[in-house]
Amino acid sequence: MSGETLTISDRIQKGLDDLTRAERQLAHSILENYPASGLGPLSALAKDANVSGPTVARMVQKLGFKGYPEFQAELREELKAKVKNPIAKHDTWAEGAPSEHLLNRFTDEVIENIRHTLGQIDPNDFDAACRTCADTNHHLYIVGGRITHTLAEYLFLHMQLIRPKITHVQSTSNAWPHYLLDVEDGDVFVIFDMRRYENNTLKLAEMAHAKGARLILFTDQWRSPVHHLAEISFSSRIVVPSAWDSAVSPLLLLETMISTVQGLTWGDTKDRMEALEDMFDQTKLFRKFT
Amino acid sequence: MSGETLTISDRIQKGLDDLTRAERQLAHSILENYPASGLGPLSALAKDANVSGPTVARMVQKLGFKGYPEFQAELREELKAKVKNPIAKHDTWAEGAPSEHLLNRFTDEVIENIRHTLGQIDPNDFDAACRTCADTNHHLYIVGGRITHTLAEYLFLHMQLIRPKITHVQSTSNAWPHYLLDVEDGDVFVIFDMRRYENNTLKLAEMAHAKGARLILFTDQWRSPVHHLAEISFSSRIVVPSAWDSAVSPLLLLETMISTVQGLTWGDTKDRMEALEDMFDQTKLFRKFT
DNA sequence: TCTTCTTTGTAATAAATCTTTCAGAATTCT
DNA sequence: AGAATTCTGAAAGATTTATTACAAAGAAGA
Repeated sequence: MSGETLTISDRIQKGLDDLTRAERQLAHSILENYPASGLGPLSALAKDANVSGPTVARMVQKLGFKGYPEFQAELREELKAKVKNPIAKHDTWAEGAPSEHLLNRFTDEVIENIRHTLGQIDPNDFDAACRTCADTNHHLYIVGGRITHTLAEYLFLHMQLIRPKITHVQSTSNAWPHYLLDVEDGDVFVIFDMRRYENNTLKLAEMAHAKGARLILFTDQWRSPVHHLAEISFSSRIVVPSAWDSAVSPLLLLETMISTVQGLTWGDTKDRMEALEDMFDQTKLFRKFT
Repeated sequence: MSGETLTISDRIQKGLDDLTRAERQLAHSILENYPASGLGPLSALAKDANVSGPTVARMVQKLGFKGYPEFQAELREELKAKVKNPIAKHDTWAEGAPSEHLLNRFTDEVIENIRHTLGQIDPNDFDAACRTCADTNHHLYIVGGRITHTLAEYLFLHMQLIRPKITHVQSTSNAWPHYLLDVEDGDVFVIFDMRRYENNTLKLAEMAHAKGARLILFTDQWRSPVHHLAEISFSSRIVVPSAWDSAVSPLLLLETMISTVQGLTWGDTKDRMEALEDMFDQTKLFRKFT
């Protein structure tokens, strides 16, 4: 990044703080589909960002251009230059870092993980698991291990907003046997177990299974021993250039599941509905500042 | 790859023989700097190709467009699609599920999030942040909010293995002011704050900053107000087809950071990990590997 | 709470861009 | 070589696009 000219994208990001609300909205809209959106007519860009035309005109002047056409001209110059340059450079994720930089290597690997993980998933299993998690006739237990309890906690936090009858069990705590007392036939356990698989988790799974609970397992590509007991298992690829494993692919599955379950239970519990509406409103408020 | 539309470039090349002299001149000019030259005003393109305006107008009509603006619109659409990283382009992630299935839509969006997030990262900032987190001369505090505390916890769990002098502060708890008592000049705070930004987190950040602490912030694309105080900020794109936001991109950054920090401190980490393995063996928490 | 300053959008104005018409040039065909 | 056809560009007209002026809304400060 030495003697290189700053791209418009860079300049916008740099000055993001000095912008007003409408201008920031616009800035994000430009960056969203950069540079395509800036190459269209001013009015289209304005509409896309939900701001008025003059706001666009003022913004490009703030960026140091005489007018919108001049701004577009530079965008086109940038584009020309980028297309001409050797491909390798913008084939990286973090532009400005060499492809050997860990940011790029790590991300490459994570994307591969996601591709493999999704490629191995049976959509029917997935849908079935979501329906099971959405079923409020039975209690839902969520179990994580030493590291995976963060994933479990993440699922729990969201499920808490979506449905009742839900418990977060920490297999690392020695209090977990108490939770099992109340388990009934048909109850559901979502269990996280990645290498190195934990004895406590396996024991817990066995006992839950013995009591007639149905098990949904999130594990890694080598599969926790729990998977013999599980009704449905999801294996994620988790290997990255690191001394530890990646939680990205399982998290992706998890978030998709949360979204699906919330879609399924839509309209159920009224209290939660209202809470959700409230959250939506707040989300919209945020949108305003986008 | 079935119903894919031909690009304008393809169409021009295909029909190159049926064109007249002036049109062929023009065609070559368009392909010369594709697609940049086609995105400028008609007159500029005409001048560039040494043909008249009407020739351009007729040519785009010959290509099947109603007019030059429509031609440009399609060029921009092409550009939009092209900018998306080829690796990210994937018809369906979960084979066996239609592309409208949430598994595929969600993953598409997450990949886009990753692309945007990485695209906006300054590798120098990233490296600097990693060095700061690896520096054991100062205490490292990790702060998360209501939802983000899972990310904070994840970082904490790994950092714990990598380095000493580390504390996980929960801004949601009302005990956090106690932690601030011991903060010294030069201590480091890694703070997680995504929308909706939490007042507690901001207050905590302000107080830490006032005591001379250095702040590293993980936030979303709209940036928590904390970023005014932060030495280094990382903004992740977090929007997915869901009522909630995605934690995938920030997690990816986090894991990359963990890996980098552990690389920086390898000698120490090794000892710590061995000691830890010993302790785990004694508690028989994990199963033995086969 | 009222004032002041900034920000933002509407509407009018100015400017440019695109399209069409038409006549001359080039090409083709007989 | 001459006529018919096709191609091309200048100029005028039509349309779209960008800019400016101004007033209302909103934020900040007293």
